[in-house]
Amino acid sequence: MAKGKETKMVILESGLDMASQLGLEGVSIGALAKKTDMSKSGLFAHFQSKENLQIEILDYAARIFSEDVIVPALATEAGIPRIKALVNNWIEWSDNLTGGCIFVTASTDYSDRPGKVRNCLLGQQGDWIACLCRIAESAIRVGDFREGIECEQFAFDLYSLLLGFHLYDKLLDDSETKKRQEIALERLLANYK
Amino acid sequence: MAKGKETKMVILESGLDMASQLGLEGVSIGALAKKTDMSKSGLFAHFQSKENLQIEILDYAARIFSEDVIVPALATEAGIPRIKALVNNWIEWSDNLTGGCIFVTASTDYSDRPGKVRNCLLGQQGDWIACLCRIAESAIRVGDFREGIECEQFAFDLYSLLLGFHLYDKLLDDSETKKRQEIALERLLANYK
DNA sequence: TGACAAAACGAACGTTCGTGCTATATTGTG
DNA sequence: CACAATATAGCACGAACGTTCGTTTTGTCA
Repeated sequence: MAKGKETKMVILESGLDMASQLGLEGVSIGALAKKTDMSKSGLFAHFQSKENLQIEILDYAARIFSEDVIVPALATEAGIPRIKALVNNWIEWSDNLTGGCIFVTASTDYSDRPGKVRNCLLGQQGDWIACLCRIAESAIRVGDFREGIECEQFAFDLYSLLLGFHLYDKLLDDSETKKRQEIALERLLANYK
Repeated sequence: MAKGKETKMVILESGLDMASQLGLEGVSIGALAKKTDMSKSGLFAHFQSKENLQIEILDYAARIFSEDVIVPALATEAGIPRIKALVNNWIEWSDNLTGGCIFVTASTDYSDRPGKVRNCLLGQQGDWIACLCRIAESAIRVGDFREGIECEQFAFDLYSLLLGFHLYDKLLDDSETKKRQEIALERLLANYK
């Protein structure tokens, strides 16, 4: 009973790490089995198909993302402090994954690869953007943002900033990246104030 | 003599399209051979290794990118008009590729995959960012940007914006994406004015 | 402890992967 | 037209892919 779920967790944890490095498509059942000291067939039995494995990895990632990034941010005072907390949590999350944020990786990988995996990802990204919007709304409510701003636009702006940071940080290893991000965020917040 | 180069061009063109959809790692020699009506071995002989094929695809992409995006932009009046031309050229370039800008795709794919391909990509991304910096400098020179701005910061800001557009456009198919991008660009330019 | 289900295994399936080797077309040059 | 150079095809290889199968080990509960 409990044993099955436990093993599955170990697999997903390992699979998430592998997916962040190699992409969801790069996660092979054989390699993942080796990494978790299991047989291919034993591992496979937990998922019935590779596609299911990929989706379960995404769902697992979303659970952790919610726990580590979103929930703590929502526990912070609404407005600019909450936004800054969200950004810092996101950066920490992306730093903790070997190959960077799996949603960013998967989003580019599946931009033109139809199927269940892409659909799953699409829903998740929609949720994420909606979350950014809600945080902007709460910033209006507490007076940190002026009335009448477009929350959807803010979500676009902030997500763009995170994507820029992600690329610079992971690929270019530019030591000034953190500073760049902070400057950009300050200016972004000022524009909505 | 000429025949070889010609065939190679056909392969690279097809390979670039395939890479934009499936990623550079997803380009398989068998599939590419089928797509170009060649035998695996016949195609393979042009490159000697898959890694070389990947690098040649990247170089080919860089050539087209330079011709279609950078050169026409540099032919435009320096300052804000040049920046807008660059952005529009970039968007057109990314639209013309089935799976989006190959450099964006590859940058996330190879964020944690050491090797010659990654090194090649690294150089290209460095060149691209340097190009953005130079365009910012010329904007200062003609007075569209104020003196004392950080060109590197502008490059970061602008590239982030393009990355945001890319994700929204390719994955979310948000019909308002173009508008979002234009608003963000106007505000970005205003901040450096 | 014995019965039964859940979990993991090892072997094999057919396919595709990247990469060689060898032979045959096709091409450009004197 | 002949010859050399190049270009492409055919075939085979070992390995890895996702998946299925039957069997064995492990865990749970009466």
